[in-house]
Amino acid sequence: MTPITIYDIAREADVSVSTVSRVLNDTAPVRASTRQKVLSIIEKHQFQPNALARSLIKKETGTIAIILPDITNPFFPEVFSGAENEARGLGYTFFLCNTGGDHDRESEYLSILREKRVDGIIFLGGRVNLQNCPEDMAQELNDIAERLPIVLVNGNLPKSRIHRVYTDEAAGAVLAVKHLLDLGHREIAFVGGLQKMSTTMLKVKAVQKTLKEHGLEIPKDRLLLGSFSIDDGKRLMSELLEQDNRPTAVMCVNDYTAIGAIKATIEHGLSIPKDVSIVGYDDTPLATAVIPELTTVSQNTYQLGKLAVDILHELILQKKPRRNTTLQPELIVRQSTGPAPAKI
Amino acid sequence: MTPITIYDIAREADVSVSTVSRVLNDTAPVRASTRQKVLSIIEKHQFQPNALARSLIKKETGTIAIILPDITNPFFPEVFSGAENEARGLGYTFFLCNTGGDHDRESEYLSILREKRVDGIIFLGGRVNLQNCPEDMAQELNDIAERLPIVLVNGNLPKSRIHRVYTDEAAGAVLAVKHLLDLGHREIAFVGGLQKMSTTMLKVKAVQKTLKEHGLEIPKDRLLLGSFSIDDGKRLMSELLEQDNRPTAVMCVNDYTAIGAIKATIEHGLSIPKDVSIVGYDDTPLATAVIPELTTVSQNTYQLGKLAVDILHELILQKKPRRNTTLQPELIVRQSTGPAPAKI
DNA sequence: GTGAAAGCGCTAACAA
DNA sequence: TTGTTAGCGCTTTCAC
Repeated sequence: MTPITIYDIAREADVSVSTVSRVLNDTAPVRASTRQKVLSIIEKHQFQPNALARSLIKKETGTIAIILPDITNPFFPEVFSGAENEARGLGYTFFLCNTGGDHDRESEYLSILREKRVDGIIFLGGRVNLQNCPEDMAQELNDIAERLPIVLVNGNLPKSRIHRVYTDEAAGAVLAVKHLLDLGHREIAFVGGLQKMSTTMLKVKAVQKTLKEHGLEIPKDRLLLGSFSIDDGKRLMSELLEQDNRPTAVMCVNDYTAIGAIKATIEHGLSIPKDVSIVGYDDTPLATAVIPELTTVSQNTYQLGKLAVDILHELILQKKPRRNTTLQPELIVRQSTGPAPAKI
Repeated sequence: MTPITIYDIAREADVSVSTVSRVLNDTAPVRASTRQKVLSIIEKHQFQPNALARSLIKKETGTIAIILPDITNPFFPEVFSGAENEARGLGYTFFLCNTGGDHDRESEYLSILREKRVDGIIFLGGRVNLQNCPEDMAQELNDIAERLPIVLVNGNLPKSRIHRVYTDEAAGAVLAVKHLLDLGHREIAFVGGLQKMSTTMLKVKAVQKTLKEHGLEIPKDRLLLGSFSIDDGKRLMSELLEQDNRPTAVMCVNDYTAIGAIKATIEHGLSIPKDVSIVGYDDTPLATAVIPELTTVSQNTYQLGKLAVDILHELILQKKPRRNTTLQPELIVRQSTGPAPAKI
């Protein structure tokens, strides 16, 4: 099929393989006429050097990988997009490893990626986002990080020295609550997110803390956790709205649940933001797709991916990039939040 | 860093490299005690065989690639998801190549993937979706397909023998128009999509043909093409609504533009579906995220990805899968379509 | 400026 | 059941 090698080229050009290699890699001077001859034969056969053989020697593959939980959740394509774009510019190709949040699958991929000798790994979500990552899973990652550059995006690992790029998720949550407080809201609920994920609890705690500073709190029946899906947002919001004393504002763990919350609210015949204000998180493209457009917290998702690659690249180059890179979140006020309704 | 090889293992276990290789690959019987010894040493050193060296010999990498235009467009993650899930089961890892619809980038990736010796390629969108794919671009793909398994998803290439998996997009459009006709609509418009893409024109033509069979047509000023974005859907729909004689139903090239159309409609103070019916295409997760929920055509996106991998896998195994695999689209009726309003 | 030859880490005959 | 050895296709000294 593709039996044509550098030897075939060499023979036909009547030079040695090293010469062919030299024109291929521009690694030493070659006489112009020789180079031309070689080049034309390469062209003629559409010869493509075997990257496997080259990588075997050079100990670099020009390949990096990203491990993430769910590419169909619009947050991740955005990160990927930023990462891929940067990586391509730096000469890398990307493995995309979708784990479905399954930790075994994470381990599987980790193992495969080591065998395939990727130059580095970007790890998102999953075990890295757990409130309490089990010792062995953390260990596995730490071990690998000893041998292979790894960058965690928006995650953390207990007592680990792995490099990280992340937004200050708590600060983003604070921004959102303050916005609601400024609008006069006092009855605030929190909706969505798995309790075991730090993405969820980081926000919950930040909200609680901020409210406390204002002499307020989230009562238990207004703290409704679940998953990150539209459906759960809808379901939980319904519960909230059916309570005797419904909140005037709801902070959601992400845009997906916020959209579910919007749907539930409207189905209950209420108006946004007149009756209820809703704020999301992530500023995915969905945020401007819904009516009313969603007030949400931007994490600079694209930038997150880009920076992760930059750090990874420096790591690969054996430079010493800073261990932590943080991005400031930003509140994007749109139409789903407004002044608190007058007291009933 | 990772200087440990099969030789180190062999030496320490006091066996030959071939024995180690045998226990690694289970390629020939090895005495149980020997196997145990080798295994324990492998374990001890966390040894991972170098897949590059192996691939170099076996001429297979266990890697496939997907080339697609835009992973942030929710249609593609869905395809990818179906593909990845199937591929993982078959032992493949996935390169994701995002081209932004840029044909040069497609070529670049094609070249890199050949060098990296991927086992096969799935190609989506871009040149494969052009109404008129330039000869040279088609040629490039055909050439590669001679040497490397390729499957096109929802695309086509003039006089090419490349394998394809696709939904009958025209049939889907017909389903949608008939639905509108059944609801009594006679004033139907088409919105969105690049004219140069076959995804667009396939639908346009199908709609025109169906209307013609009913003595109807889409007048020029009701055929507004553009891009595939939410913004363009919104912009074009606005144009439509500002015409003297606005249509009662709009068929959109995809869900993204349909959502834009919904936004424009509501901003114009009209009600959906009472005043205007809107239908999308693709049945992305967005379709149920908006209010009203979108009537749309499902392409079985996930299945599309899965099947593409199945066909690719057979090709890799040198089997002879059928050249064309089609999937029937399905109309999903939700809330954005309803009876045509009484004549004005 | 160019060639010969020794690997990179593994698999796969071929012997034993 | 196990070991020896010749590659896979390339890069890289080291000579010339």
